This record gives sequence, structure tokens and C-alpha cells, in this order.
Amino acid sequence: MKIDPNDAADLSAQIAEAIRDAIINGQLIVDERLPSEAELAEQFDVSRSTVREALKRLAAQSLIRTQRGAFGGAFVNRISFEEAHGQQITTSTLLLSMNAVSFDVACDARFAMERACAPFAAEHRNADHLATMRAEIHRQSQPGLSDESWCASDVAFHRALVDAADNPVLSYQLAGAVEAMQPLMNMITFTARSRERIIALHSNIADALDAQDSASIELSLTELSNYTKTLADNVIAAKQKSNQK
Amino acid sequence: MKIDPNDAADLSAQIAEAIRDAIINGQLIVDERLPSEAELAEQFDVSRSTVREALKRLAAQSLIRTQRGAFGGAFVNRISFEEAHGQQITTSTLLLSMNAVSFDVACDARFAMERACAPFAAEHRNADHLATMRAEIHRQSQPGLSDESWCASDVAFHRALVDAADNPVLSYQLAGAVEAMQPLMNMITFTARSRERIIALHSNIADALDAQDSASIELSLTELSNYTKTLADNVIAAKQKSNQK
DNA sequence: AGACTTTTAAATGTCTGACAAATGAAAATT
DNA sequence: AATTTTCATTTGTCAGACATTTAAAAGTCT
Repeated sequence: MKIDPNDAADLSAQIAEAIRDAIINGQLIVDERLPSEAELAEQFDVSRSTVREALKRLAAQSLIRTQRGAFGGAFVNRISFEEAHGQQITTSTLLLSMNAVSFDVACDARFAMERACAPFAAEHRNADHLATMRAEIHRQSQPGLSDESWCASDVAFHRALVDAADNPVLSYQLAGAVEAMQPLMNMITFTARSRERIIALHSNIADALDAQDSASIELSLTELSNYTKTLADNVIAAKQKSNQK
Repeated sequence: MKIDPNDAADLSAQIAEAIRDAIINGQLIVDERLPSEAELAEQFDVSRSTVREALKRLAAQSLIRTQRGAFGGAFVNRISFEEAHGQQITTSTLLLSMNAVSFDVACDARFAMERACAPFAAEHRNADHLATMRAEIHRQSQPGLSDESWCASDVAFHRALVDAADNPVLSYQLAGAVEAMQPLMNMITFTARSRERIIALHSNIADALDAQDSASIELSLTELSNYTKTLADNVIAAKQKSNQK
């Protein structure tokens, strides 16, 4: 592992990249221990502080974990779906909030991916998934439910649908997208009337999943997407009106 | 911004988290300059090195960028789709290689998401997208094409399909998944016969996109997914046979 | 006055050396 | 044999120094 002395970038960034490459192309395998900070400093011919900054960069990406004490050190980390999921939510959330992504575009993407799960969900759904979805629908029907609880229940409902697909890669991608959308979704306040409509669509989805009717799930999801976009349009229009006053 | 002295985590991790939270919930806005390292050290009551390690963590996630010199410092970074995309490829690639995700599961996820793009692609496709796809199909038909060039062309073809959907959120998610799959896809060697079959399906997709026939695109993608899985199964079976000898 | 050069202050990047704290292995003790 | 103590190793943190970069400010010349 060498670093390019002509590279303009910071030494710590170069070292982080060198180690990252070694992990990606398999020169360093999961749970393997990296040399100690002192040894790395000698290998790369830099100070220990510089090595440490490089290692912190890698730790931030969950590529390594560190342990103190004798026989401790930095170890190549087996990145879990859960960790990856957390990182994705952070990234996606910031992407949406910083890049003026329109609600429609985000909403289209979110429901398109959820529709992609439908065929697999219809095939692999089991009693647990259906029970979760029915329970959330029942919760959503409670008259006094707060907006926060409503949103949480909505997330749980869709999460169950995605999980029913029984594909961790899809779950990881989807769950990130759904959670990243949540701040945008929360802008919409749900009136009693709109909740009723959404619950009806949720019931359609649960019924279709029960019947393993993928096309029907997709249809209801499309309707839900369109309805959500309509609600958002109304909220935005109302805001602009109140701003003009 | 305070840190919890009872928290077991490293100080640099706590500080990174505090600043990350401030960015996510909008207390620090894009392009805003953070206090200098010396000021942050004083605020958090830690040494400059600890602050630096925290900042490197944030830089690794593209949350901040730093600039040297007077009036330099750390600035909140507007994370771009391109940066996010790069991070996603790294994460997804490692997720797949480290977690023994089966080829079928990854393949299902990849084509499911691509099918999700189909309706939008059919609606928004323009002459450029179609021309790119036709050109790649033509390239794929060249007899002497190397496996590497074939794979590159395959990626370009599907990329054009995804881009046709004209939804940056979908593109970002999809492109990551497709590129992360590439190392797995490269395990499959394409015989002349299998290339022919894939080209035929690509032509179907291009024709259907031209005709704005979303259902037909999705059908061809499903066939492509199934055929890819069959090829992979054969490769794996052949490997096991040769191992037994 | 305006264009150019020099100075300067502020900030990050890097290095050195030190000590604290954690931790598991090895040695010592019971 | 079980328990306790010692000990070497390693990461985490700190303090202080110097190098390098950078843009503003001051100075200089036409």
C-alpha cells in the first residue's frame, strides 16, 4: 500500500482511500486486523495523527471498527444491512432537503420502488405480515390518533409490505427511501376525510396481498401515490395563498 | 451544541454526531461556515486533534468540505446526487460481497427496481435515450466484442433506460444498484448464444420504449432477469462440478 | 485613480511527544 | 485449579509547534 506523493489531496484522504481500496478489492478481508496506528504511520511515512484522521474517515463509513487495549486495533467491519440502511437514510434525507427535489419527483420514486416490491411480496407474504398490516390499519382508524402516531403507523404499514417481499436488498433500498421521504410527508396534515381515503387504499392493499394479487397491489399503490401528490399540491397552494395575504 | 459526558462513545464521534444533527435539522445551512477548529475545540472543551477527527468523519460522509487559508474553514456541503451515488456504490458493493447475498436475490432486486422505472421512462423518453440504446445494441452485436466491453455496453444500455425516467431520485438509487451488481454480473461469461438472446430482449425493450409501451418493457425486463438467473445457475453448477473432479 | 505587488493574519495540514484508559495475556498467588 | 495481579500493547486525548495555503489589506508604482 503506497500513496502518491504528487496527489494534491490531503495525506489522510489518500491513506483512507488506499485502505478503502484494499478492503473493496479483497486484499483486506472481514474481521482482519489492520496494523496498529504506529505501524501504519511508519508504513505510509506519516505521523500517527494523520493515520488516525484516515482511520476516522473509514470508521465514519462503517468500513472499520476500532477497539482499545492490547490486541485491540482497527478491524475490517462486516457492514450490515442495518448500518447501510442508517447511512442511506442520512444521505437520502440530506439529498432531498438540499437539492430542492420536488415532492412529486420524490413521491413518484418512492411509490415506484414500492410497486417493484409488489410481485415478490405477493409471492412471499406470510401471516405475520398480513397481521401487522391489519393491525396498523385498525390503529389508523382510531378517531383520536395524533398526526405523529398516524405517520408512524403509515411507515409501519408500508414497511410490512416491503418486508413481505423477503428480499433484504430491496428492503434496504426501500426503507431508506421511505424514511427519507418522511420529513416531506409530514408537511401534509391529514384531515379526517383524507385519512379515510388512505385507510381504504391500505385495506385494498392488504386484501390484494392476502389474495396474492400483485397487479391489484400495484394499482392501489399508484392510486395512493396520486392521492398523496394531490394532497401535497393542495397544501402547497394553500401556503402560497396565505403568503400572498 | 453540547455533548453528553456520560456517553461511552469517543469524543470525536460524539462531536461529529452533534454537528451532523445540526446539519440535518437545519441549524447549519448549506455553505454556512463552521467555527474554526480552534473555536470548536474551545466550545466542546476538547483538543484540536479531537475536533479534527470529528471533522474528518463528517468529510468522509460529504457533509462538510474544508478549505485552507485565511477565511477558509469547514463549510456545510450541498451533497450532490453524484456524490451520494458514489457513496452508495461503495456501500452496496461491500454489502453484497460481505453478506453472502445470493445472485438471485440481488438480481431480483435490481430488475424489480428497473421495472419500477419503466412507466416513467415510457412517458418521458426522448430521441437521445432511444439513440443511445440503439447504439449500444448495435455495439453488442459486433462479433469480436470483448467481455469487458460487452459488460460496459450493457451498463450503458440500462443506464439510458433509467435516465429516460427523468427522475433523479430513481436514477440515483438504480444506478447504485446496477453498478454494485456489476462484479457479480461479471462472473457470468457470455457465450455467443446467450449474447444473442440478450440482444433480442434489449431490442424488445428499445422498441417498447419507442412505442411508450410500459407493460411490454416490464415484461422484457422480467424475461431478462429470469434468463440472467438461469445463466448464473449454470455457471454455479459448472463450478461445483469442476470442484468435485 | 487604478493596476499591480507585497505583506500579513487566519486557517487548515502535519508532526512530535506525552499521558490516560482500556484490555487481554501472562505471571503470580492463594 | 481458580483467582488475582502485573504488564505490555493499543487506542483515545491533549498540548504545542511549525508548514502551507489563502484572501484580504496595505503598500507601491504608473
